Amino acid sequence: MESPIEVKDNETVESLDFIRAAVAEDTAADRFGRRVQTRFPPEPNGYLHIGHVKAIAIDFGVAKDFGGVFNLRFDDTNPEKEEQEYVEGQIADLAWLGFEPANIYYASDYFDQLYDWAVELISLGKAYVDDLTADEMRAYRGTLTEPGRNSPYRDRSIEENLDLFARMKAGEFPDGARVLRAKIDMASGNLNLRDPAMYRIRHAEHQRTGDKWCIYPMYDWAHGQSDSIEGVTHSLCSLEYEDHRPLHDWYLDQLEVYHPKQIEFARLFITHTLLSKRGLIRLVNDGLVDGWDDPRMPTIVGMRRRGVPAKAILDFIERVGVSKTNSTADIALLEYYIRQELNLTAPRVMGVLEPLKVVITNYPAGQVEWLEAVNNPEDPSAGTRQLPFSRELYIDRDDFQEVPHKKFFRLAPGQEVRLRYGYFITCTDVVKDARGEIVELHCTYDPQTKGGYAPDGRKVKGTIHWLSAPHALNAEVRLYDRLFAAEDPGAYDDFREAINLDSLQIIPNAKVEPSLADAAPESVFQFERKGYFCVDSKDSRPGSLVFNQTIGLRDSWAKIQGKGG
RNA sequence: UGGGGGAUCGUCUAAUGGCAGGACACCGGCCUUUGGAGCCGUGAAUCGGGGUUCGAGUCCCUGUCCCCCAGCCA
Repeated sequence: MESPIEVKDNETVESLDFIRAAVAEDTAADRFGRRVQTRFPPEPNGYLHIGHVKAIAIDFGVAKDFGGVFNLRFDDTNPEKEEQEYVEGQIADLAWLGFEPANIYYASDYFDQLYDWAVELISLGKAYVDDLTADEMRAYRGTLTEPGRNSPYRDRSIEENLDLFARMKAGEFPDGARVLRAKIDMASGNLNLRDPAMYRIRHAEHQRTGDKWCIYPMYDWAHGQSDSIEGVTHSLCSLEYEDHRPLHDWYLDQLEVYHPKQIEFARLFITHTLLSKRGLIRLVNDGLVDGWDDPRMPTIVGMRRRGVPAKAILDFIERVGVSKTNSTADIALLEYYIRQELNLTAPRVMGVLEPLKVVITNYPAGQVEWLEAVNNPEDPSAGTRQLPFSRELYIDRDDFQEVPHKKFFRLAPGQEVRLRYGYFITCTDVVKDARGEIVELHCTYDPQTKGGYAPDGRKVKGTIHWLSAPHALNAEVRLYDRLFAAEDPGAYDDFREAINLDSLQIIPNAKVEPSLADAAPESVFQFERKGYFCVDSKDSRPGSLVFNQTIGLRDSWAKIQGKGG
């Protein structure tokens, strides 16, 4: 067995996070036969989000670093909330992220074993059938500071409990009529130990077991034993389960079965982002977004549709690290990794969001030249392509100022700029309509500056992107901003108040270069000087392209403007 | 005196009794056929109070603050 330090080493020896340190120690002490096995245990009641990626990366990463096994297990114990669609969606999300589980397991496959174990606990006098209603049970449970009281049904005979439990399974009782409870300690300071429910009656069809069962195990009763059955060595989970560890331990000890070690870590939180499953479900159900894969959603499917590379997500997660401190990562850190990855990989392309017509008055009508453009300055192997140039062009409206700001280096009356990979042009006339709106610019070009180089060595401060008007393709561009204006939407009683009303802006008549005609869905391009844009996987068609803005380029001009200087 | 957990630059983290380091963000500069990218640089932290020690973010005592738990959800 290699030590993880050796596995990781590149330049310097990295320190181990507290989980890996614990696993390393267990391995060194031969506590699990030098075996390491982890699992990611989601409930299939929604789509995975970036918060889950942290858990997956830890589970997967620990197994990988120690030469162990990583599995996916669905904790599918609540048929009322779970759907096959989510099972398949989560499997696909894992695959897209590049985490391949050795096995895919289901807690529902253990229902028979779990039932037998429940019978065993009853036989041991450690579990009983309770007839209290949910409300009564709550009242008997006590409060955080006061102990609870024993249920009047707590001392039923083993025989009666066995009989009742069998009849629960047989379907003799309606939903919620009775529950099987563990007999632990109603006075425990840990509420999870005040006779927790093990089984509830639900005459509901399960997506995998159909109508075989009408009693379903609770999470705590199923989870630890599932890990035990599978031979998980380290049950990694988030902080809120620390209080549940004593209960998991108790079940395993009563049953005298293999006992994994549970270690808890802090969940991921991100500024301006909602990462609670309940909240995301509400966004979807209330129609506040377009669905689970709305590009503004922090779901894997949403980010994927937005054009966020899996690698950027993974790099971000790695940088955030592993600890037990509740913390909130700045969304700017995620954005940094998105830009970093896309800068390296995204082909450059010309795209004009707000077209302004430019007529090159000294360029021959009807003439077309094809100019060479670099596909990716960060990657020479990406090669070059040809761009058409003609008398009529489009530039972006905000690349022209009639009365230029003193630090505005782009087009202005009498001011010369470079058209990227094209020519130097100078604005000679501004054409306006009756309302005074600028509708067209007249410019002259310098034939000596083809490709963007001046033979006389003269400099222009600005370089702008452009498109040949007759060759440009129409496209819809969807500009996205963060879904929540508030830094911590979770802090609001109603997160609607935290929502950013301008998180989506649709530009129906953007223009892009002709090479994009056959752009593949999900491919991401950099529109030069603008940002990164992804071909929408749902709505884009060869004849009517739709691009989702993944993220804008860093904009230092905006800073200059912001300072008023 | 319910139980459990946590406090290091603005943010996320490193340090395992020995110079508090990195990344993001911010600010400044260089460079530039993307006002992109890149490069260089500045500022910025050990929750408070005691103690142990040659030496404490780290060990001890004490206080403060924050998070989680009262589903027949996971």
